[in-house]
Amino acid sequence: MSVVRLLKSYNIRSTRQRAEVLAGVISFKQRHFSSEDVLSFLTQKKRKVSRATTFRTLRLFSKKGLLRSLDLGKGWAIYEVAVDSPHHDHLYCIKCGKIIEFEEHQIERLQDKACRKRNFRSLGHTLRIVGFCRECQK
Amino acid sequence: MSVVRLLKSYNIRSTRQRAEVLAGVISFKQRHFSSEDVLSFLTQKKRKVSRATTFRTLRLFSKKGLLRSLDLGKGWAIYEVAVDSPHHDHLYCIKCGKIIEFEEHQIERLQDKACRKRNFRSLGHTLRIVGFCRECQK
DNA sequence: ATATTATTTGAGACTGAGTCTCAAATATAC
DNA sequence: GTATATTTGAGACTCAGTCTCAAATAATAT
Repeated sequence: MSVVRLLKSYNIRSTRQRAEVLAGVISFKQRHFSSEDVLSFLTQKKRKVSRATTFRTLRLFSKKGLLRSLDLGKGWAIYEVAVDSPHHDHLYCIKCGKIIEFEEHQIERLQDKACRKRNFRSLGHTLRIVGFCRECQK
Repeated sequence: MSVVRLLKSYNIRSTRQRAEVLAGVISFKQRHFSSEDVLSFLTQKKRKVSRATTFRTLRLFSKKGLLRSLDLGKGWAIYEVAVDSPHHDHLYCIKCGKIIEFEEHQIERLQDKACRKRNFRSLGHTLRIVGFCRECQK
């Protein structure tokens, strides 16, 4: 699907800048990226999108469900493409920076249970485990 | 236990400033507080501790295990006193800001299992569920 | 005690991710 | 094509947090 149509299907007005940002993040080799990553990628590729618009657009995409905004405790947002990727949690290696995605159905169920028990209406959750990946323990 | 002795027992050199910060956070009515909260509390109480030292000290206490640094996705650190309080996770109400602590032993166990399965050595984790508390759903 | 050595502190400049402003540019509706 | 609504960009600004480095304080040795 073209980026323009993808934007439309997510109810986002299509503009040159938004198409550039979307094409950029889709073509990214890295699955996880910061706003600065996207900005410098676009700048390097001579795709002119301003700083304000890049940040704004990533936030918008995140709100509309095209991207997912993660909080890996770095002090700034990390994004991942949400299209065709179900919810999952993250292992974050503090040595090499690797991010390992994982899904544990049972954990999700227990979280729902914990919320119900306390009359809490969950809108979403973040589960991040930090430590050393297989390679960085050697 | 006096704050000076508490510091010593955590292997932290005692200074006037550190004692002020510790006494401050212990006497706090709020269980969860930001660095700015502590700074303005001390300033208001005429306990002179500089901005740099306040931030440094909270970071130090957190590293030494006196405090625990939470990441509630606010973009800055939130602390809680760790002494006499076992690890737990948090429900965060985005409407009223209330923080509800909870413990689910089983979730912890499943997390350990998920790490073992992937040869990941965990140093800690953050589980934060955001949504609406009982009162804020009305 | 006193001198020596090591650590901590404070004022204020600095950092860096992210936001705001507002006039100009662009997109959509009519 | 014109009117209306939205988006964009340059660059100033915000704000939590860090850095610097000389002065102050604490621990250690004598």
